[in-house]
Amino acid sequence: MIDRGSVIPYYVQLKHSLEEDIRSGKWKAGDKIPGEVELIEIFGVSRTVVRQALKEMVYEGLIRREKGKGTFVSEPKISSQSLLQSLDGFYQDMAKRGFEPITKVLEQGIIPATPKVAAYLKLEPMSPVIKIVRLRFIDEEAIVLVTSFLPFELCRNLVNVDLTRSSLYIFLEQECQLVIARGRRRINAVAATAEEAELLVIELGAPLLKIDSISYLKDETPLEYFHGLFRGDRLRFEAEIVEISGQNKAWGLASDAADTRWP
Amino acid sequence: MIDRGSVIPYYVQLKHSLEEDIRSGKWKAGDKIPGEVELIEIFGVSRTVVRQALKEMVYEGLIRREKGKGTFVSEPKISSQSLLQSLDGFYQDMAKRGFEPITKVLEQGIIPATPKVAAYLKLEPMSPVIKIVRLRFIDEEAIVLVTSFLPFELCRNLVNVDLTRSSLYIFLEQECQLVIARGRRRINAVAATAEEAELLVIELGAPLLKIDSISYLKDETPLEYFHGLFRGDRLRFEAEIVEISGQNKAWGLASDAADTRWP
DNA sequence: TCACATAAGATGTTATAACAGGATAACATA
DNA sequence: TATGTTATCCTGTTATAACATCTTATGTGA
Repeated sequence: MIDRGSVIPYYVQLKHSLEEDIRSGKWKAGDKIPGEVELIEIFGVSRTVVRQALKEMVYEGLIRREKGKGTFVSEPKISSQSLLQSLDGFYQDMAKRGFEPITKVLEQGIIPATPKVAAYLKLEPMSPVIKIVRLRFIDEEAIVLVTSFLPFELCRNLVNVDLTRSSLYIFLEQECQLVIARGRRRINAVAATAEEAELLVIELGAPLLKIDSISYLKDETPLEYFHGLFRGDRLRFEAEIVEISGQNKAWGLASDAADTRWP
Repeated sequence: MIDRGSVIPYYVQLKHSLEEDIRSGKWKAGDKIPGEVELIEIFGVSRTVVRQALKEMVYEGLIRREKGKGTFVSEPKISSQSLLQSLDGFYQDMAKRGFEPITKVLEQGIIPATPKVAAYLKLEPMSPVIKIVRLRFIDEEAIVLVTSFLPFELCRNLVNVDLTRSSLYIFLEQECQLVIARGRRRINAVAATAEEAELLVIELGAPLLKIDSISYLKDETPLEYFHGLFRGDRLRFEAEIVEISGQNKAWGLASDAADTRWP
């Protein structure tokens, strides 16, 4: 089961194997999985490897361990895997479920940074930034209006990319080697302005979820600031909160149409 | 520095010590902290202990490690520590900042569970549940309307507790030994109904953040379902998202009044 | 001077070992 | 029968050791 010639660490391989067993339904929520010693014998690895794999799975909320009792499969969590780029992840989710996600680029160009944008991106005011305004649809219904700002110097060729079909984050990662390491989001409820209402085809003053976001590279360089306006009646945010050494984690975006059962 | 007679594991003690150094400002964001070998010498513990302490701090987002380079203090995160019980944590935060949080209990009693509530709490319909409706104020301004449901059998004496000044979660923990292990939240934007608008002293149709939440005990027993309606113009949710082995984490509630600088 | 090689220092991966301590069921005793 | 003890299984904690691999700085040779 463990490929000893692979460059992938044993504990990662073991983790994948166990995750697969859970995903496949071999072990269901609440089931007890084999103990450490048993896993050592099955996979022929040391306890260090087994424990590292299990520890990561605990952090990911996949399993729960109890001293003296054993290791158990946790209740299934929110569907989407990596929700870091909630927007894109969400659209890819929608695509998988058969809904057609369409993006309409309303504006794309270089502008001098406003004081607010400059502060968020840690730039000098008036520095060149790329502004992108996108209106996104699901099943021909306008769902969200997103305005993004990125430092021009970090990705000069972004100005000319067609974002109608391709993902901004995939482009940044594959063409510019820019990988988001962390981000910060704010969620407000606001009433739609006339302009917003027209674009989203809703009534003036209808409730919208307003998301402000800043994303950073590994070395803390701000890569993107955006604010998105989501139809409150069509989209919601979901969060799975797990107490792990005093911290919480995981959140994501979902639509009201899909998956009405909850939790 | 390490108390070898203590029941507290070495790695936890080491973690606390390092956390204190960061909190005290000895090491600031971006600073490089001593390497593993150095920490081994300073604290007189093995590398296992050092690495376990550092690993947990990485998971908590306090530090960031780079192979071949070193270990660095991360940018400060969202203020509140444990945001599991976002509501209470938020009110305690407010209290610390000098705002006076007031709670008005509008309803508190036992009712038969509706089908929806029963499903969320994994009970039979019509099972007795405790319903609590609270209106919460900050600086004499109504901010949020919360409706909670808890299984009557889990905390029979909750019916008669005065929640005007004390926290629901503190009561559950201290009086009933009920500790929340994980939870799930949903955030929507909705328009205020006439009744809601009157209670929160806002206009009919004003945008509200609607939070649905289910909290579970360690053994997956549902403890509480609640839905809260927050004034969208006064409150917001914040999230710190960190990529850690494919997962994200941390979110919390904050007010618009306090802390206008962002991030 | 430039380019490549090397060394040093840092974290990442893996293995082995032993003991501590919670949980549970089988067993023995009153 | 009831109770207490023990054995056993399980995860939690700690230590030691060796090698891998990435980063940076230093140094050497062309």
